[in-house]
This record gives sequence, structure tokens and C-alpha cells, in this order.
Amino acid sequence: VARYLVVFFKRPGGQAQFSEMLSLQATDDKFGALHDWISNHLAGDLSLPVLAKQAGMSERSFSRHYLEATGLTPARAIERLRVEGARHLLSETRLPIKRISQRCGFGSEETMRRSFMRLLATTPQDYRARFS
DNA sequence: TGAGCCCCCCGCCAGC
DNA sequence: CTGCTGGCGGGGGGCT
Repeated sequence: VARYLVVFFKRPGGQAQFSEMLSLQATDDKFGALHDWISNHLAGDLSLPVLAKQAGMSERSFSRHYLEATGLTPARAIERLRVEGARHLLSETRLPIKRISQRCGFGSEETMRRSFMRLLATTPQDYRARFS
């Protein structure tokens, strides 16, 4: 039920308020274990070679299968998960934005800000102001 | 905002 | 032949 609600109750204005973990489960949770691992290692190296090794596949096959199962390329999925992690910390804690950015694996505040603009059409500051 | 560099992604193809 | 795998190269998007 949650999965269907998640699909159909998107907020207008680009403010997706649902769980990326759920939406990435699209059809089956073939990559559920991988997603759990990623969520627990957001600050680390989540490059394609690392993910492929974690999934036990070659880079080429991992790219193909992940896109097939998820509808997203690995790098785009990572960006979504990082943004989701940052959103949580922004609204639930008072940690400085700089620290949140590094804890979620963004190379800098600037990188995090650009990801927010791309996916949520807001800045981290604005997001915190409106959702904390 | 700009410039340079990195690496993701995808087409291609040989192998099984 | 069909379908899957995985290495390679380059173009472009995005990070620093």
C-alpha cells in the first residue's frame, strides 16, 4: 500500500516527501541489501567500482542491472539517497549545513546545494527553514 | 561564474 | 540464432 501511495501522492512543486528507499524498490528489492549498505555509508566512497564490488558484479553488468531494476543510473540514485539523508538531518537536527554535507558524502556545501536545486528546487537553508 | 579535469554512461563487440 | 556478460573508448555532464 505504501508503495502505491508513494507513487501517486507526489506533492506539486517538486517537493517529493516520500522515501527514496521505497521508490527505489520499484518492482522487486533485488538491490535492497545494497541500498541498506549505501544508506549506512553515505559519507564514504560510493563510486561505480565500489558499488559494483559491493553488489558482486562487474561494473558494466551492475550499471545495466541497476538501471533495469530501478529506472535510475547508479550515480543518480546515489545523489537521491544523499539528498534524502541531508533532508533528514536538516529538519531533525541543528547540525551546521557544512557538517551535514560532509556527513552525507557531498564533496562540499556547494555540491549539496546544487543537488538540492536539481532535485528539490530549493536550497538547503530554505529547506531547513520551511521543514524544521 | 569559468575553466579544467574526472568519471559516469552508453554504444559497441567479442566471448560464452 | 538468442541472450547475457564484461572490457574498452569517448563524449559529455558535473565536480572542484
